Amino acid sequence: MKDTAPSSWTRATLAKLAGMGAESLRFYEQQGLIEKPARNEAGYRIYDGGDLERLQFIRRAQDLGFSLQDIKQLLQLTGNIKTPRKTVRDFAEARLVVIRRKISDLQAMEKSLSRLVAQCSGKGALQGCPIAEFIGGQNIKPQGETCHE
Amino acid sequence: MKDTAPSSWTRATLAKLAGMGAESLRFYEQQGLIEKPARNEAGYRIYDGGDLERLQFIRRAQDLGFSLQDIKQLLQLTGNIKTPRKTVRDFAEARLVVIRRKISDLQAMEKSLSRLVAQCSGKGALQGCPIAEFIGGQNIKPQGETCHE
DNA sequence: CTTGACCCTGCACTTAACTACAGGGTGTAG
DNA sequence: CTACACCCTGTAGTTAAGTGCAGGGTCAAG
Repeated sequence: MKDTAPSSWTRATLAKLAGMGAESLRFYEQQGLIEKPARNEAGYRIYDGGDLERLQFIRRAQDLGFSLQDIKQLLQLTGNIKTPRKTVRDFAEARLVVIRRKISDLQAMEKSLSRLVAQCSGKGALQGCPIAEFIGGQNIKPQGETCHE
Repeated sequence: MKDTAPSSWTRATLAKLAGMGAESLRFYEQQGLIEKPARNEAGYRIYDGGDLERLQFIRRAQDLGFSLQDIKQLLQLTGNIKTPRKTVRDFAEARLVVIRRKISDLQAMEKSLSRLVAQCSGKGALQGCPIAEFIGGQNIKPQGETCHE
């Protein structure tokens, strides 16, 4: 691999690499999520590999349900060497609580859904459909030939 | 316990039970997420236990990152006895893919964060801060006395 | 028989996170 | 040297998911 790769891009290029629209970069800059980038003589924004990684992190964290405000805070804390250790730890701990709850909620949902898939792909009687139960079991009484087809 | 409980509530009461604002019920009704409820003589909406469970499901699913559109679809599919089995299974399988990816992403984040918490609460050298690594490892080189405090 | 806490409808406003102009400059391929 | 794709700024519009308000009815307590 050429480690002499310039990895110096302009807005649309970086946006494509990060899988987002070019305008989003300007928006994230306004919101303080990414540093104001260097400019060339013409005033064009010039980005580098660090910016790409930061954007990819933002994408991932967002998919996990964190708001841009959360992400901004996280980036600020960990980006600043001077952040006191306790601050980072407290923030991380609070996040952990949220993350663990999400994981267990998602696992419960995964379990229910995969059970449904297993039963649906078999040819058995399929009453007491697990997804319906998960949703609340309301008004779907096991009555012989029921539950979808 | 009295199983003779009426479990017939009006808007604000149900909203409180479900942990949301009273106006949200009207909004969900407009959006077709809950059935149009019965009305009493005065025209007041009257809800029951099934509505409560449905709302609680909506809340949970939302916390897991599903949009109201997703949730509506899910509720419609599983609420309708005539939905063909394949439709439900396909939907469930597509959701499973998304859910499993979210779980593994969250687990990765959980691992990094809990490692940080563990290291931060110890008194060790703490270079190579795991949260910073997770974020992208950019520009935080291990340099002796670094990383917060 | 009034007061306060609810309910009704319709509609306007809010917040987050983009997304799309309008009205200009830049840079490179032909 | 002229298209054409791309960049700039500022600002307006959009979508999702509510939230609030005006202008009016209902009903139980005092």
